[in-house]
Amino acid sequence: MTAKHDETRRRLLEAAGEVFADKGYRAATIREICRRAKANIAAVNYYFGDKQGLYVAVVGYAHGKEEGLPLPECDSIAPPEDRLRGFIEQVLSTHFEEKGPPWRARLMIREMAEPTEACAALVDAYVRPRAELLHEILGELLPPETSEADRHLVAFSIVGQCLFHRARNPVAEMLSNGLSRQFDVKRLADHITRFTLAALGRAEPIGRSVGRFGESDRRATFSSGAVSLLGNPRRAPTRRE
Amino acid sequence: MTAKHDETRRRLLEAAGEVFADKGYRAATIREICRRAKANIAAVNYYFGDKQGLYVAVVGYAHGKEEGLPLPECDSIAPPEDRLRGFIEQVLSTHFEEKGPPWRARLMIREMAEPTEACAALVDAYVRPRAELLHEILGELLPPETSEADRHLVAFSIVGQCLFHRARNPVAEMLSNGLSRQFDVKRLADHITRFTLAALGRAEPIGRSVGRFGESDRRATFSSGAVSLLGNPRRAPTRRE
Amino acid sequence: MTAKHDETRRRLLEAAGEVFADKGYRAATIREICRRAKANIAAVNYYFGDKQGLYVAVVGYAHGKEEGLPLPECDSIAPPEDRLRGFIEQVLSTHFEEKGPPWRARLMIREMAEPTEACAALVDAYVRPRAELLHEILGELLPPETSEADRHLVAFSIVGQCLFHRARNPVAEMLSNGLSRQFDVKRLADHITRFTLAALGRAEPIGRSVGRFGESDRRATFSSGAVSLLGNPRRAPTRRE
Amino acid sequence: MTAKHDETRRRLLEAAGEVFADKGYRAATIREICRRAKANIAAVNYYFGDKQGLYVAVVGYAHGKEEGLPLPECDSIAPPEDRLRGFIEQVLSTHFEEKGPPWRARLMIREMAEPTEACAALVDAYVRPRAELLHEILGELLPPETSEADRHLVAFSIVGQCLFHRARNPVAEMLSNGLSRQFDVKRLADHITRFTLAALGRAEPIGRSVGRFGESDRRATFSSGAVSLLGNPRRAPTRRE
DNA sequence: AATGAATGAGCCTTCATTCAT
DNA sequence: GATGAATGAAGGCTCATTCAT
Repeated sequence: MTAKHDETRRRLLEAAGEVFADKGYRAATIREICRRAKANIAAVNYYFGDKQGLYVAVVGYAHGKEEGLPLPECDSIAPPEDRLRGFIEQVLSTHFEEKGPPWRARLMIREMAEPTEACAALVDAYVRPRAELLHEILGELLPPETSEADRHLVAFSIVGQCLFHRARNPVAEMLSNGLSRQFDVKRLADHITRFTLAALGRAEPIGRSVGRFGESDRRATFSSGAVSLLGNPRRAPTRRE
Repeated sequence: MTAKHDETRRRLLEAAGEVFADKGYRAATIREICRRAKANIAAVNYYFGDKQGLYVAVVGYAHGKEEGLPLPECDSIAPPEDRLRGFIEQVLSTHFEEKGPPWRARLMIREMAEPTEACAALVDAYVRPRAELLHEILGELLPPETSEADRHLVAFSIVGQCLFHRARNPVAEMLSNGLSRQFDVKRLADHITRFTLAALGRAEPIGRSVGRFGESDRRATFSSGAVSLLGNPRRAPTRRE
Repeated sequence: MTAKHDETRRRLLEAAGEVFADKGYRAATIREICRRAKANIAAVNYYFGDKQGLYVAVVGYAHGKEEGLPLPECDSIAPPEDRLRGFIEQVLSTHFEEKGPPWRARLMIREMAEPTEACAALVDAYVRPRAELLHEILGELLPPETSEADRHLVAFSIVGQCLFHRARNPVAEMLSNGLSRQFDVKRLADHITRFTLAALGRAEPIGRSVGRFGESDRRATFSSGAVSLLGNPRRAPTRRE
Repeated sequence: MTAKHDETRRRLLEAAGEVFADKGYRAATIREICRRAKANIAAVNYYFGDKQGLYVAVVGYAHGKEEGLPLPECDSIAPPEDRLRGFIEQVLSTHFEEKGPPWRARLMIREMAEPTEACAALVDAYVRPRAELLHEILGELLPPETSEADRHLVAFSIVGQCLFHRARNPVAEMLSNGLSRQFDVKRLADHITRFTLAALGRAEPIGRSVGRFGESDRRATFSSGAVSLLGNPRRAPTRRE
C-alpha cells in the first residue's frame, strides 16, 4: 500500500524536522522522532537507512519542489526598490512567521552554521536561487561598473541584517527588556529596506542627519512605510527611467 | 596544594572551551576534555559538579575579567565615525582573527544561537558592554530625537552585518567559488562602516549612484580605506563640532 | 503456478546454501539470502516457516537424492586397496574440488562441527552410506577376527586424515609459508592411502625405515603415485586371492 | 585497587571463554558474558574496548604463558616412539579431558576453523611450538633424506587422526550407538600411536594382516597398551641405536 | 499465492556519573 | 584532596518475523 507508505514516510520527515530543528542533529534521538511520528523505532532504518540518511532527507524535504519555499514573486517590471523590499520581507517572514513546516527555517540556520553533507543540497535548493535573485536586483540598484566583489559585499550586508534577527531574539530580549517584541516582520522589512537603499543612495538617510549628505526637508513618517516610498518613482527612480 | 589545583582547573577550562566550541555541548565528551587537559576522567565532576557546570564555567571563563575581550579602546573624544569603525573592526576581528583563546568566539556564537543557562552570564560579561558602547556611538551619529526603537534597529543592522560573515563562510564558498576569501577583516570593516555611515547620511552612498541622493564628483577610491575618510573631520563631522 | 513456485524455492535453497556455508547460521541474514535469490524478504518465512526451517531444508537439499554426492563407484570386485584409494580420493575431492554446489562441503563441515537438528538428516543422507562403505572395504583389509571397535578406530584414522586437510589450510599456511599449496587432491590421496595401507601392513612403510619392519629394496618413487602401486595386484593382494 | 581490577578482568575472560567456545563469536553476547562474570555490561568496553577486543584477549589468555598448555614433557633422550606417544596423548587429552579452562580446546578449534585476527596469536602461542616439536620427533622416526613435504604430510596424518576425534563425537554417536564412548584418551592414544608407527615401519601393522608385509607371530594384546610396546627398545628401536 | 510494509526485541557501544579508595 | 574503577541508562542500528493486502 503505497499511500500508507508515503504517509508514514511523511510523518517521519515532519517529526524529524521538528526534532532536528529543536535539538540539533546530535541531541535528536530517533526514538523521539519515531514516537512523535507514531512509527516504529525501526522505521527510520527502513525508510532512510540510518539517522544521517533521515537528516539529509529532511533537509531535502524542507525545500522539495512541491513544498519548497516560494521565491519572492516580484514582477520583473517592478522598480528594483520594490523588488528589494519584497525580497527582504520574504526572507524575514520565512524566519519569523515560519510559513510551511514551522521548523524549516530553524533547521536551515542550523545547517548553515554547522554544515553537514546535506548543506550542498540546501544551497542548491534554497540559497542559490535567492542569491541569484538578489544579485539581479542589485544589478539594477548599483551602477553597472560596480565590481563583483562589491556587489557581494552589499548582498552580504542585506542578508546579514535579515538573518541577524533570527539569532537576535533570545539575546536581545535580555538586553532590551521586551522592546524587540515590537519588531514584526513589516517593521523590520521597512527598516532594512530603507537602511539599505539609503546606503546605496536610493533613499534618504536614516535619522535626521545634518551636513553635506543630508537633507533638511525630510518627511518624518518615512520609516513607517517603505512601500509608499518605493511606490513613488520620483523619489527613488529606477535606472530604467 | 592549591597551585596545582588551580592549574588543573585552568587546563580543564581551556580544553573544554576548545572542545565545546568545536563540537557543541552535546557532542563534546568529558573523556576527550579530560584527555586533552591531561586530567583524570573524574576531574570534571570533582571540579565543576557535572558537565553542565563545566560548560557554564567555561562560558564565564571565556569572558572573565583578566582575560576578557577588550572593548574597543576608542577615545571618547574621537569622532563617532572613527569610533564606529573601531567598533566594527573589533567585532570582526574577534570572530575572524580569534584573538585570545581561539575557541572563544566560536563558543560565543554557539551559545547565542542556542542559549543555555550560561547565556545570561555571557550577555552580562560580553554583549551588554558592547551594546552600550554601540548605543553611545549611535547617540552621536543619530539625531537626538531618534526613538529608542529606531536606534535599536540601526544597532541590529550594524551587528547583523558583522556577525553574518562568521556563518557566511561555508555557504558563501559554495556560491562564489572562493571569491569570499578576498574579504579580510580590514576590507569587511571598510565596507560595513561605509555602508552604515552612508545609510545614516554620514558618508557617500555605495556605488556610483545617480539622481537626487547621489553625488557626481565622488572619489573612486573611497572603498579602499575608510580610515582616511574617518580621519577627515570635514567630510564626516561629529555632532560635537 | 507451481513451476514458478518451485523455481523460487530452489533459488532460495541455493542462495541459502552459499550464505550459510560462507558465514555460518548466525551471521547469515535472511535479507542477503533473499537478495541473492531475487526473492521477496518474506519468502523465507513463506516457504520454510522461519530461518531455522530454511537451514534444515538446505542441509537436506544439499544431499537430496537427485543431486546428492555420489558414492565412490568402486567395482565390488576391485581389490580393496584400490577401493580404499577411491574412497579417500572421493572424500578429498568432495572438500577440495567442491563438485556440485560449491558450498555443500563447507556447510557439511559446519554442521558436523556444531550439530543442529539438521545433523541427523545429514548423517542419514551422507555420513552413514559412506561409513558403511568404508567398513565394508576395511572388512576386506583387516583380518576377520578384528573387533568392531578396532575397525572403528581404523576408520576414524582414515577419515581424520582426510578431513583434517580442510581445516588445515589457513593455519598451515601460517606455519609452512605456502608449502601446503603443493598438496593437491591426488598427492594427498596418494599419501593417505599409502600411510593407511602401510599401517595395515598392506604396503611398504613410509620413508626408508630400517630394521625389522622395513624393507631394503624399496622403490624411491613410491610416493609419487599410489595409483601404480594400487594397480599392481601382486604387491597389494586382496584377501580374495 | 588493582587486585579487584585484575580479578574482574579475569572473571570476564573466563566467562567470555566459555560463552565464545559454546556459541561462537557472533552468537555470543556480551550481555551474557557480563552476567556470568557478574560484571556490568559496560565492563567489556572498559577493559577490552569492544567485543572483538575481548575475543582477542580471550584467545591470548587461553594460551598465556603462566596458564598456557604445557608442551609434552618428553625427555629428549627418550626413544622417539615414546616421545610420539607422549605427543599424541597430550594433544588428545587437551581436547578430551580439557585440562585448564574447560573451554580452551573448543575455542581453539573454532578459531582454527574460522580464523579471525586472533588466529595469528593462537598459532604463535600454541600451534607453532607443537608443530616444531612434532617435526623434531619425526626427524628421528623418518629417514634423514625424507623431503620436507613428506614430513609435513606425515605430521598432518598424525594431527588429523588426533583432532578428528573432537568433531567425531556427535556424529559418531549417531552411527555407532554409543560405541565410541569406549574410546578414552588412553585407548585412542594407543591406537593412533601404533597406527602411525606401523605406517612408518616402526611397529607391527594393525590387525592381523597376512602376506608380504605382515608378521605371523604378532601379540594379540598389542593394542591394549602402546606404553609397553614403546618401552621395548627391541621391537621399536630408535634410530640412535 | 505471494509480497512489501512495518514491527519489536535485542545487539554493541558510548556516555556522564558515582564509588571506594 | 584526587583518582581510577565501575556503573546503568540510553543511543543507533540490525534482525527475523508478521501483517495486510
